[in-house]
Amino acid sequence: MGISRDKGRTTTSGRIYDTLRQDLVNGRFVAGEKVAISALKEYYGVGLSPLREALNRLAAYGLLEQESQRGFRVPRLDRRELDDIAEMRRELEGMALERAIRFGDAEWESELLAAAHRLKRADMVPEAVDEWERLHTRFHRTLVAPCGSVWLLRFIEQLHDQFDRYRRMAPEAPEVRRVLDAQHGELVTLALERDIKGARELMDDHVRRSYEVALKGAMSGAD
Amino acid sequence: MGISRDKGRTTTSGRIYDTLRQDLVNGRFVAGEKVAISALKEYYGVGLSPLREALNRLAAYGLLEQESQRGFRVPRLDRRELDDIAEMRRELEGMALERAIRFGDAEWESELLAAAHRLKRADMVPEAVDEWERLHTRFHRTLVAPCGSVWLLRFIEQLHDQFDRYRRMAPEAPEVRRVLDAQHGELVTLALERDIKGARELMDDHVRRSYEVALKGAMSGAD
DNA sequence: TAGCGTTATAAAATCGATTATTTATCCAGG
DNA sequence: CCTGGATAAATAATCGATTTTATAACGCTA
Repeated sequence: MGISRDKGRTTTSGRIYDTLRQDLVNGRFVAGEKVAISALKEYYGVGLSPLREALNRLAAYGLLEQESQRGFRVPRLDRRELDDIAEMRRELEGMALERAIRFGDAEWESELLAAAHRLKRADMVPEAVDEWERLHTRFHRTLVAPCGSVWLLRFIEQLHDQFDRYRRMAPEAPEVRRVLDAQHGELVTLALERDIKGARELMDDHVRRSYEVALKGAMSGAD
Repeated sequence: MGISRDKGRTTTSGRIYDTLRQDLVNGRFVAGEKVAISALKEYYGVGLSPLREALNRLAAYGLLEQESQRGFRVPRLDRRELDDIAEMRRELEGMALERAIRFGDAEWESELLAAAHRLKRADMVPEAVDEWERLHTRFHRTLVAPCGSVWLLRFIEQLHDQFDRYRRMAPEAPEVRRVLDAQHGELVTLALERDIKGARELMDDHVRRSYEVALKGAMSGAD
């Protein structure tokens, strides 16, 4: 292997897409605001065409809204939308986790342990938030990876991005954070024990608690 | 109301997006083939920029594949992918139907009856396939509309488009078609009776039979 | 003649400028 | 004053041309 670590990072359009996606999920844009295209153009130092192509993709993905002759807009944070996203996460990740536990092999077990360990290590370094986020995303992805459905995984990833928009807006909540972090380990334990029912219940609780945290991120926006 | 029947149809980019989406779902492109951008440009009589923006959106939506420096490609028809799509349809539409039956009000009942009636009428006119397809899509959309989750509806729509790519490739199957058409009416009956279990079972069977038909569309492509 | 580098061709991606549309500004009439 | 309509400024959308990258064609060497 080697070369094909692409995914769009070769082209300007692809690079700016990745960057913007990150920045949108991390709440670096004001929710509800219009996207000033020429400002972005300056800020990221890219041309108009690749930028617009990226914006179009992001709109189709759901991280931007597109209005006919008036450009793009960062979706506003809305409590009911967060409810929707969280509930869908419970449904779909529960489903995916059950299947992953059914189908996951020994290799999966190893990767899962590794991902959980990396995440736990990152828990202790509060300054490297971005790295923690990366590992957190990766852990959850690993957890459901062998569910056998690319569409299910796709939907879950999309919901994660949406959910994280809210969570990353929310203020720190160290006590809940500790519980959530502990649950990652417990999820691994239950997965390795192939305890479907237990794992689903815990995942349900995990999302529910995360929702409580994220909810405080929706408060800043309109309601 | 009146003016805002937009959705993108005002702009060239939006129009070509709608057109291409239709044409992709209806199998007017050879699965697995590369998209000849300049050919499309000629054929639809549009400029390069709006066309590329539309292609980018379609790729994000899943009706096209995008490879880094080599443009766009129509996804090939693959049996396992169809399996995935069909199974997801069963899961998600079952879920949505259950909620729709819970939350749907009297207005929904009326619209559902109307949609089913329109579809039944269209059954009898075999020449107007496109109109039938439109009404069929609309019927299924109406059925699950009041489920209360915009994300669930969004995923279902996406899966429908994917599924229809296969189904529209498949040869006619009049005997199965009759059963499927009858099931639309039965679904309405069960929905009005608020028979959640019965409706879900029937929906499951409906998708399963449609899958059997669509499967013959996947045969033409590679496997 | 089977590889392998080189050049020619085709296609994708991007740029810079133009056109169309919306939004803001200003002024006249009620 | 407030409202509505015309004009000006700003922004979105599109075009035509250029640059970059991939693919095909070719000829050379072993």
